Amino acid sequence: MRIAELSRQTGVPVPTIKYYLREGLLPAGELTSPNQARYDDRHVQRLRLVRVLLDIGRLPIATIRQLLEALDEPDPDVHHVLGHALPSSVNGKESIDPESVAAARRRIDRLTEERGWLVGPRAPARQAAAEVLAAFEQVGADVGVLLEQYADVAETIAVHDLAFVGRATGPEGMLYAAVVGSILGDSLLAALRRLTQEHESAKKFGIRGDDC
Amino acid sequence: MRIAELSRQTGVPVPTIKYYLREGLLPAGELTSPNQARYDDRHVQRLRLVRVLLDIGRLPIATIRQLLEALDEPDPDVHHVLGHALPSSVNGKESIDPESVAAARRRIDRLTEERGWLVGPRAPARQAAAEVLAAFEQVGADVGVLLEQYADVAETIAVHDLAFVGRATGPEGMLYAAVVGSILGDSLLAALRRLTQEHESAKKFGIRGDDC
DNA sequence: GATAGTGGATAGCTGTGCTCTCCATAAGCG
DNA sequence: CGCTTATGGAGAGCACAGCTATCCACTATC
Repeated sequence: MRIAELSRQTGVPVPTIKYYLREGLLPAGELTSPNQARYDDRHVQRLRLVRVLLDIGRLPIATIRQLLEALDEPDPDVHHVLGHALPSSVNGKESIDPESVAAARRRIDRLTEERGWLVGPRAPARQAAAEVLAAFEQVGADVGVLLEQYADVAETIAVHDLAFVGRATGPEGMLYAAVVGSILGDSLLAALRRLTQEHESAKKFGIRGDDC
Repeated sequence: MRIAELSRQTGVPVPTIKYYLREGLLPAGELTSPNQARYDDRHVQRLRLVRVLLDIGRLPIATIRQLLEALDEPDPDVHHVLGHALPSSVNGKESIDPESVAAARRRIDRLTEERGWLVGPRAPARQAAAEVLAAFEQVGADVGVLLEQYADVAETIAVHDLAFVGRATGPEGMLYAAVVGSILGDSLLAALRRLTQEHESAKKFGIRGDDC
C-alpha cells in the first residue's frame, strides 16, 4: 500500500504521516523507486500505536520514539522496559521544594524496603513517586494513610498487569503488551477511578442516583 | 506581603505570577494604592496548588481556572466536582474510530449497570473510559479480563479516596481534598504502579533483585 | 500524454505557557 | 528631600511541540 492508503486506514493525514516518518516514529516504507515506497500492515499497527500513545498516553514525540526503539530492539527485555524505559506521566519540573522531595524520596525508599519490593535503587519511578508525595505535602494534604492504601492497591494492579503481559504471545508480544498496558492502563484506571469516586460520593452524600 | 515575597515563598518568578493573575488563576491582591497590593497566605497556598496541578497533574491553564472557580463557589458541592468538574486526564482528540468508541461506551455503560455504580448517565468519565477501552482495542490488545480486574481495584481505590476526603475539615476542606486527591492521586497511583510492576516483573522473570 | 499521487525536504502555522519591556507610581532609605 | 528599587498593570514577544503547507522532480494510472 502507498501513503494515501495508510492514511485512509488510520485516519492520520498524509502530511502528519510524513512528519512521523521524518521523526523516526514510523519506519520508512520499502522503496520500489526513488519516490515510491510500499507500506504494510505493520505500518498501520505502528501508526495506530503512535496515535494512541500521543492522544491517550499524552507522551511527547521524543518519548514515543525512545519507547519504539526499545520495542524494536532485537533482544526484548520486558523487565528493563517495565522498570526503566516507561515514563510514569510525572516529570516534576522542579516546581516543588527539593528538600521535601528528598524527604519524600526517603519515605518511598523505606516503603519499598518494608514491603520487599524488588525495585532497582535507581528506578525512575522512585523519584516520580517522591515528587508526587512532595506535591501532596506542598498543598497541605496529609498523604500518610493514603500512601499505604495505594501501595496495597498497586500491588494488586501489578499482578493483573503482569498477567496481562503473560497472556500475550511471544517475547515481542509481551513487550508490546507491557508498553500498551502500562501507558493505557494508567488512563483506564484513572477513568474507572472517576466512575467509582462518583459512585462512592453518591453513596456518602446521598445524592439522587442517576441524574446530572 | 508584596509580589516579590510571594515569589520568594513559592519559587514562582514574578512575571509568571503576574501572568497567573491576568489569567484568573490567582485572585488579585488587596489594593492599598493604585499600584500596590497586599497578598497573604491564601495566595501562597493557591499559587502552590496551581503549580502542582500544572506540573504534576499536567492540567492546562484553562482547566485549572475552571477547577479553581468550582473551588471558590460559595456552596461547595463535592459530589458535583467529583463527578463532573474533574478532568480525567483523557481527552480523546478523535484519534480513534468513533464506532469502536461507541461500542466501548456501551460496554462501559453495561459495566456500571452490572456493578450498580451510581454514576450519572452523562458523566464525562464514562466517555473517557470508553475512549481508553477503544484505544486498547485499536492497538490489538484484548482488554476484557483487565477491565473487570481494574474495575474491582477502582472500587477499592474510591473507598480510600472518599475516606481521604472525609478526613478533611469543613466543606471547603473536603472539596479541596477531592480535587487534590483526584488529580495527584492519579499520578501517585501511576508511580506506585510502576514500582510494583517492576517488582512483579522481577519475580516473574527472575531478574537479579536490586541492580540496574 | 494528461492527471493525480509520491517521497523528500523546507518553511510556516497554531496553541500553550511563559518572559520581556514599558510605564506611571509607590516604597524604602539616607 | 532625592535617589534607587520595586510594584501593578498591560501588551508584545519568545520557545517549544505538533503539526500543516508548499514545492519539487518523478511515477503510476488512466
